[in-house]
Amino acid sequence: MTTGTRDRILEEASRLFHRHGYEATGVATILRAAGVNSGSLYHFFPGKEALLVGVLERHLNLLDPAILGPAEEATGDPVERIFKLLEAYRRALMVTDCTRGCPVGNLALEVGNRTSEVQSLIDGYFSGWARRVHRWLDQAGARLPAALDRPGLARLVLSVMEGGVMQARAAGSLEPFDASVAQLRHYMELLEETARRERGEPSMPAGAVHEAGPENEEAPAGERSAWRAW
Amino acid sequence: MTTGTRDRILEEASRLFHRHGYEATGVATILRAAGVNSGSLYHFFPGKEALLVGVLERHLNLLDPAILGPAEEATGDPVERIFKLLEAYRRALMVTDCTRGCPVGNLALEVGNRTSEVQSLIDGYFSGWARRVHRWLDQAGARLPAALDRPGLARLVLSVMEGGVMQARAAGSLEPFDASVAQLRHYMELLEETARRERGEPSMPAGAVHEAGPENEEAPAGERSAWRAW
DNA sequence: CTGCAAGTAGAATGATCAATCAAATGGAGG
DNA sequence: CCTCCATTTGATTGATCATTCTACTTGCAG
Repeated sequence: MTTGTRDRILEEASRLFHRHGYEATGVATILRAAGVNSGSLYHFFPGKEALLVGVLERHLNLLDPAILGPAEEATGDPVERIFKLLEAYRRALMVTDCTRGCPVGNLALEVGNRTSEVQSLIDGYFSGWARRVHRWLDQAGARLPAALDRPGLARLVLSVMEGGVMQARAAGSLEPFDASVAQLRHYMELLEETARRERGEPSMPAGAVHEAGPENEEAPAGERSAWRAW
Repeated sequence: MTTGTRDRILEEASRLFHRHGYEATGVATILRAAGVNSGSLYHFFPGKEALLVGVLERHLNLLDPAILGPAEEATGDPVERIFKLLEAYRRALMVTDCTRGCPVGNLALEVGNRTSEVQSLIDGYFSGWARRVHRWLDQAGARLPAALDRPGLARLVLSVMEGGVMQARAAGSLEPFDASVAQLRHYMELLEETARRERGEPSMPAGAVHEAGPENEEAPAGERSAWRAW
């Protein structure tokens, strides 16, 4: 028993929901993929919707160790962590030729308000995501303006990610994603500039207005599982 | 024949896809809603997917007259038009208790890369949306920095809308949407401030850093159909 | 070795799915 | 009045849907 049956079912369900969506994925397909009979599945889950709940719980459990953690460890610069995080989503987008987006985002729009349990799991995911970004913004301290609405900015970062991914999928190109992120970067620079002025420091050289363009760094060698499965 | 059968089918399909999604909507449900028999539907559409294409074409046709046009007419200020547009989405969100988002955004994530025809229609919608916002940014002329990537900023605006709507649905609250928009507004103010500096004009009073908070204006009396159906 | 429960096997269930088709309808043109 | 064709009717198709059920296996506790 290397992997429990329940976990294997959840893993395959997660993969298939991500690829084809919840409604488009038949229970029979999940059974085939997991190499399991219906009796086993219904032994662990009362129905298909419980499977959805399980998948969302899995995403929630993986959020910190597989998504946010690596971005946090990638750099000590709290502001730069945000862009490390966005880079990871960019890489996932690239690896899949812009065919798949954020698995939770997909489910949010497809089955987001089916039941309150599903909705609150999705909300928990987004809130946890934004809360961590908020923490990073707090860690940036005086580099950012004192009066800045940091939870609000964290929500904007998430909007940029989800909105950028959606557009990239539609366009079949990373361009809209990169453009959105570049604008966010520009905004952050202006915020830092504003904070510098607040502190009475000399303002930066001059025009730091970005045109566009992704800054491709080397991909971190071994990223943890959540990204791999994409 | 007040309304053609084909149009009625498309209208109901559009409404149902928006409410329940594409896969979750059975053809039989559409038939019942439109008061039509299956033979009629299949007389006009070769299959369910053609219905999806028709629905997307309908959204594309409505984009300008029902979504972008009203925002453009609401104010002569090109920058303010952007926020009028976002306000309209906010209103739609509010009217539906944050249960429904952008119909095209929903379909983008659910069936976005099923066929290339579907994908290019969705891309056409997003591109048209962003192109119009880009035009507004051009109209803002020297109010914005010369080197600003205006198409990129337009993409950011769309990301803010779609990402904000997604989070609002998950949270069951307008807060994440409002927060994202408020940050965008702040960004735009910083851009205008930067442009003023470029022109050698005196900088504004001081701290214009927003905390949060939606600025509720009166709702335009009669908005055109696309919003109504939501 | 026994007994019991957890887990698995897999055929069978009825419901619902998208789609088909032959027959009926109705209006416009001749 | 007749013809013709677009449109509509609605029963019917077979496939697939999620789920259930009984029987079988397995591992472990006593």
